[in-house]
Amino acid sequence: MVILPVTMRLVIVRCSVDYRGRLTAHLPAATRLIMVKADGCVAIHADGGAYKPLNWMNAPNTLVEEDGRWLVTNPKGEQLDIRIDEIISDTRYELGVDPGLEKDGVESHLQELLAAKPRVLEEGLELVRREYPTDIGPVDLLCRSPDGDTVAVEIKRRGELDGVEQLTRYLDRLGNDSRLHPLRGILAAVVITPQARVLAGARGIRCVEVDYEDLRGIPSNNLRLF
Amino acid sequence: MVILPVTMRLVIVRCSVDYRGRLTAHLPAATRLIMVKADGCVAIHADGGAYKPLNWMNAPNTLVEEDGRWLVTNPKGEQLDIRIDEIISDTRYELGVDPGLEKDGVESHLQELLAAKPRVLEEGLELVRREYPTDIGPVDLLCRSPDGDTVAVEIKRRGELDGVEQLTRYLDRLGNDSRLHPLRGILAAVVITPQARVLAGARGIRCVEVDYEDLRGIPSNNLRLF
DNA sequence: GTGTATATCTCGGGG
DNA sequence: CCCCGAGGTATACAC
Repeated sequence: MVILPVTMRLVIVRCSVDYRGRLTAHLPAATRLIMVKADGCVAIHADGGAYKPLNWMNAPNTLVEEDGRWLVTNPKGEQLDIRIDEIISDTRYELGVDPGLEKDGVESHLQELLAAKPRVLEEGLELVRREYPTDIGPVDLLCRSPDGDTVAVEIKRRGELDGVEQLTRYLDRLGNDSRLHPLRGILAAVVITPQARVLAGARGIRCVEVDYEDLRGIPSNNLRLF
Repeated sequence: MVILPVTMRLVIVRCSVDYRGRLTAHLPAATRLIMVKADGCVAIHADGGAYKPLNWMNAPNTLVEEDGRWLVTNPKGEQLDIRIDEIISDTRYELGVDPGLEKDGVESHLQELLAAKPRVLEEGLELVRREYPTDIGPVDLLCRSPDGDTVAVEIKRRGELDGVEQLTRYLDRLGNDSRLHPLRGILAAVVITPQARVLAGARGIRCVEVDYEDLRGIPSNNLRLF
């Protein structure tokens, strides 16, 4: 029998599980929670280990329920094979569509704020383009200095080694375009680790720590009258 | 009243939620599942969106339940503020301790197998050391070729750009030690993306795709009599 | 504890 | 569809 979920289903069950897909994994028999959401995703939870389930299959899935066995298969051929020893509870709830999470304080906001006020990073800096495209991905901000330098800005909440690597790759690509010379880079972040500072220094990349709360308070260039 | 969870608690509830911590986030009122595990972690699930909850707080937490409001606080001062409009269901289950997940096929297994059979990567290659230390982290395998080359091997399940970057950093560090010259690198992975191949090629790094199933079947050098 | 790398990462955006 | 980058990443492990 094929299950067509239209509700959130919560099953407390003694089960053992095998996953065969990107890796293989086995769960010995124990009592667990199986959560089946309306979109068909399946998660098998123990009573601990943060929010991550022991085993799972994301939607879209085909769920086949037979006597004492659930077989969950996705289009890539990955499988979750659940053998059920005993069902302790099996309930369904109609939750409806969720209005979703509203976030504030992530990197995209930092980018918006710095795009509006690049002078925070350096005196006289002006924005050329946000998400300036290269063939290996977009540069967060491309700016120009009063001296005519092109300045590539990589923005992070936390400036670490991989942020320096990322900016280095972009500078390498941008350097192929002579119209952008002279070219340099700035790593802008709320906090920057000492390791990232060292690597950036060795590559001629300037590090600027920015204060998110201050930034939200500073009026933008184009809204100022004086 | 302070909650001391010793069971998995599943609450179906109409609620709105605010998180204040590394960012701020708000959930408008809707019907959701709140899962409180025995370790005190809290997850708020909608009926979709894979296994990741809309909002969560990992253990350890303090849970304070008052009239129509749950306040979850962690030692760092982050807070989850849940306002409860209506409780639809509130159940607890004793799951016991889980025996845990047994995995096969993750990167560490690949490393074990390649450490035992480095010749799979290249004719005559011999292992010098696994997890060879540098001051920026350990190289997966350090090997020596019949010609006397030192070969640094970075192992991934999926070989992508950051794997090439990682190996490049190591080669840079290892290059400072003249005893390791001549020095070169191999990126070994079950699959390697074209982008990674291009970047690796530009840096003189060889790419080798390995078959995990085959690898498990091949007898190791040191167990062979002939 | 900090630093580094992995993950069945998940998730979203752009080509 | 894949590629790429962000994440309240979480998690394990070494120093």
